[in-house]
Amino acid sequence: MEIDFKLIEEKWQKRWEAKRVFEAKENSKIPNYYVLEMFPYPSGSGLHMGHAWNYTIGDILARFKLMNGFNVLHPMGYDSLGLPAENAAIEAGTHPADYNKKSITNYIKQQKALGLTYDWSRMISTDNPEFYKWDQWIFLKMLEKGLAYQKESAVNWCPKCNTVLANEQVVDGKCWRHDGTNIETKHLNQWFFKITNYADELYEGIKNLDWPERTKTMQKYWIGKSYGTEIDFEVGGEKWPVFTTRPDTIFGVTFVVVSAQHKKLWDLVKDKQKKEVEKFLKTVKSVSEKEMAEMEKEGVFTGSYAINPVNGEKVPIYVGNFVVADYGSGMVMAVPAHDKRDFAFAKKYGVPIKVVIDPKDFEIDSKKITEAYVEGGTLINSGEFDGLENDEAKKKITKFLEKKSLGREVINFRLRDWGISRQRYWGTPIPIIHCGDCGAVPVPEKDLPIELPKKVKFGKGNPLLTNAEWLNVPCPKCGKNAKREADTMDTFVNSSWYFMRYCDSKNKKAIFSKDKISKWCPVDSYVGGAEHACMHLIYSRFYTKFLRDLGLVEFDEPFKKVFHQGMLHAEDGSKMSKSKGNVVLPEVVSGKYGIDTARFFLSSLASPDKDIDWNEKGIIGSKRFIAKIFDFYDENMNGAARRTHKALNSGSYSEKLEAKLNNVIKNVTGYYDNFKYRKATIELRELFDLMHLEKKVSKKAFEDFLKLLNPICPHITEELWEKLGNKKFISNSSWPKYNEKKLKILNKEIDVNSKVIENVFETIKRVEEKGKKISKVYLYVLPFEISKYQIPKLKKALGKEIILYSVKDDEKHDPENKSKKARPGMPGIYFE
RNA sequence: GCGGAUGUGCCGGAGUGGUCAAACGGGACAGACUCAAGAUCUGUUGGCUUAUGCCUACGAAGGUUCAAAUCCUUUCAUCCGCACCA
Repeated sequence: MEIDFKLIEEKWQKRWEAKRVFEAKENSKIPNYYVLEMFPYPSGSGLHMGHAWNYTIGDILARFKLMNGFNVLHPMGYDSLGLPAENAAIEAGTHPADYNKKSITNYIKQQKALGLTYDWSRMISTDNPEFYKWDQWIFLKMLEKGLAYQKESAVNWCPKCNTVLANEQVVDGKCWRHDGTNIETKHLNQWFFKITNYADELYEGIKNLDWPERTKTMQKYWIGKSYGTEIDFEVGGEKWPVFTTRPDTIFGVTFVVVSAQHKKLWDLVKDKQKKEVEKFLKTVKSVSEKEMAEMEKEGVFTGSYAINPVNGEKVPIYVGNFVVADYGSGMVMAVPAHDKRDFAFAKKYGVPIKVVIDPKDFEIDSKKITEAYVEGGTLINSGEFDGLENDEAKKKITKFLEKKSLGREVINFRLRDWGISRQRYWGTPIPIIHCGDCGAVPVPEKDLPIELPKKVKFGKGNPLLTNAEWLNVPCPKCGKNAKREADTMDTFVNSSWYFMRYCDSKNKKAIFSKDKISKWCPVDSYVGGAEHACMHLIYSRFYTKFLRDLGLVEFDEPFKKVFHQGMLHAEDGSKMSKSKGNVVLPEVVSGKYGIDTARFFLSSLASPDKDIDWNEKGIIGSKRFIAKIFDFYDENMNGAARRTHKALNSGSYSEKLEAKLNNVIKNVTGYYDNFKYRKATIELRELFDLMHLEKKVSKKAFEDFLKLLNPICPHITEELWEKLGNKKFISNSSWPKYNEKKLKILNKEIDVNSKVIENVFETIKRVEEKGKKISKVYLYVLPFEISKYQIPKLKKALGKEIILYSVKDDEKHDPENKSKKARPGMPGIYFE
C-alpha cells in the first residue's frame, strides 16, 4: 500500500500544536524531566538531515519520557549572536539582525516539519536584547564579585576573524573556525572571567558526572590539576619561586630556565648578555605557537645565577623557548638527568648532568647517561635524603623546605582565565563605560540592556567604533564625556546559561525565578556535539557554579547526563557540505520516504553516538518495514478483519507472542532510556515479525507495539492508533507494562534427559546404519549439570551402557576430546 | 610523545566465558507471483559434493579454561583528543 506520509505528518503536527501536547506544564505535580539538544546557530542555509538527526535523538527520549509519565521540558532556541552571523550577513550584504530573523524563521519551519516535540512557547534567541540583557547583568555580578577584570596581556588573535580568541578556541595553534589560519599573539587590554577561581571544583566535580568518558578525560586534562612544590631560588638577594612536581630531584638541578615571555626577564639579564638575549627573543617571536611546539629546545644564558636552596649550589639561569610563561611562575628548575626536556637542553649547551635517582633494575651514570631517566627509584647524591624512595623523598624534601620557609606545597592548574573580549559587532556589548577620570565604570543595572546600535559600518576594525552616538556617553559616575567599551563578549557567554533561561524565558524582572529554575534544572539529558568538551561544557559548569554562589540556583552542575551524537555523513562517507553538493535535506527525505521512515532508518543504522553514512538504499528497507505495519493493520487489525478473527482472537495471543511482547517491553524500555535506539528497532522488528507470522493478534498487543514504536515513528503510530478507534493521542498514552511472570516462557527448561535421549538415539541410529557397532555411550557433561543426569533412565531408553563423566574429570576416558563439545543442556558424546 | 576509543561475515553492526558459523538490517543469488518491471512472499548466502558431522573463522601471535569473539599477555592497524604545564 502506498502511504501518504506528507498528509499524515501534517495532520498530526497540526493537531499536536493545536492541543499543545508538548508544552511543559508549570503547575503539574508529576515528576519533571528536562531534555535538551544544544541550540544551533541559525545559518542561512538551513538544516540538513544531519542536524535533523541530532534533534531526533533528543526527541525520541522526550517522547519516551512523556509516555512514561514525566512532565517533559524540551525547548529550542537559537544561538544567534556571534561571528558566523556577522560574517554571513556582511557577505550577503544585509544586517546581521535581518539575516538572523530570516534564518530563524526558516529553522523553525523546518524543525516543525520534523515533528519535534519542542515547547515553542519558551523559544529564545540570544540576539534579543531581552536575552543578552542578562549576559550583561551577569557580567556586572562577576565584576562585583571580583571575577571579571581587565588586563593587558598577550592574547590569541585570529587575523581572519579579526578578533581575539579564548585559549579554548585555539586548536593546534590555529583558529577553531579557520583551520588554515595561524593564531598570532597580540598584546591588548582585555576583559577576563576568573574561571580559575573554580578550577579545583571544576576538576573535582568531573568524576561524579554521568558524561561520556572521553569528554570527562578531556576536561580533566584541560583543567590539569597537578600537585607539586614551589621552591624559592635566590637570585641576587631576591627570591624567585619555581614550580616542580619533582622536588625529589632538587639535588640534581644543574640550571634554571626562565620563559622568554617572563614579565621580569630583564631583571635577570646581565649587560654583557643583553645583545645575545635580544637576538634570541627575536627568533622566538617570529615563530607561531604551533611551530614553537615542534621547535628544538633552545635558549641563551642570562648572565645570572640562582642559588639552590637545599645545597647552596650556584647554577646558571637560561632564557628558554620551551618554558610556558603563565604556568607556575614562568621559571623552572632543570634536572637534566630526570627530565626529557632538560636533558635535551643540557646536551645541546653542554650543561652538566647529575644523577640523583637510582633505578632499581639497572645503573646509570652521570657521565654516560644517554637519555633522561624519568621513573622512580632511590635517592642518591642528595645529602641527608640519600637512600629514600623518591615518593617518600618528595614529601620529606617539601617538609624540609617548608620548615626553612624556602618552599611550600602547592597545586597548579593548566586552566587559564577566560578572555571574553571580542573586537566584533555581533555580540553582547560589555556594560562598561571608560571615563578619563573614573576609569572603567560599570553601567548601572537600571540602564540595562545596552542594545547594539543598528547603524554601524562594517569594514576595518570594530564596527561599534563607527557609531559615535552610541559610543560617546556621559560617565555614570561623574557625568563627564566618556566612551563605551566597544568590545563585545565572546559568543560562549550566551550558551553558558541559555538552558536556564528556558525555564522562565519571558521573565522581564529577573534572569529567571528561583522557583522555576529549581523546578526544571539541572538538565537531565543533554544532547550535542563532542567538540564542545572543552568550551561550552566547561563554561556552562563555571557559570552554574557562579550563579549558585550568587544564590540564584541550588545545583552545582548544569547537565546531569551528556550524550554526544555521531555525525551523519553523506552517502560517500564524507562530511555533508553545501560546497560538495552532497547535502541530504529533510524536506526531500520526508517527501520521498516520510520523516518517520528516516527516523527509523537512522535509529536502526548504528548507536546514535557513532558516525553514520546516509544510504539511499538502506532507507528503502525501513520504508518496507513501515509499509508492512500498515498492511498488517489492513489485513488483520481493521474492523472487518477483526470481526472475522473474532473467535480466534478472543484469547489475546499465543503464549510465545505473549512472552515475546513482555520481553520486548522490558528490553526496549531500557534501551530508550540509554540512547540504545538501534537495539530498540531490532527488538521491535522481531516482535513485529512474530505478530506478522501469527496474524491473529489482539488489539491490545498491536497497540502496545505501536506505543513502543511511537518515540521513533510518532506520526504513523498516531495515525494507526486513531484508525484503531482511539480518541486521544498515542503520544499522551501511557507506556506499556510487562508482566515479570511472562518473561521466561520463551526459554522454558526442558528435561535434559529426554533431550539427550532424543539426540543420542538419532545419532546412534545413523552411526549403526553405516555398519558400526555401538555398545558404550560416553557422556561428558558440565560440572554444574551432572546431578540432572539420570543414568538408569538413559540406559533404559538407549539400550547401551552409559558412562557419565564430568567434563573436568581428569581420569575420564575421552580419546577424541569430545568433552570439549559439552554445552549447557547437551553433553559431549563419544561412542565405542 | 601522552591519553582515550575501536578492530567481528560482501557491507553496516549485535554479541563481553557455554545452546555461536555469530542476532538485526542492507546487499547478492535462487525461486513464487507477474506479459514484464517494481512491490510482495519463500529460500540460500565461510568451506567440505549425503552430515543433530568435520574443518576454518571474530585484526595478529601466545596463554588461562572441560569450554574463548568474550578473560590475560604481547603485537599490529585505524580513529579521536592533547601537544614542551616542569
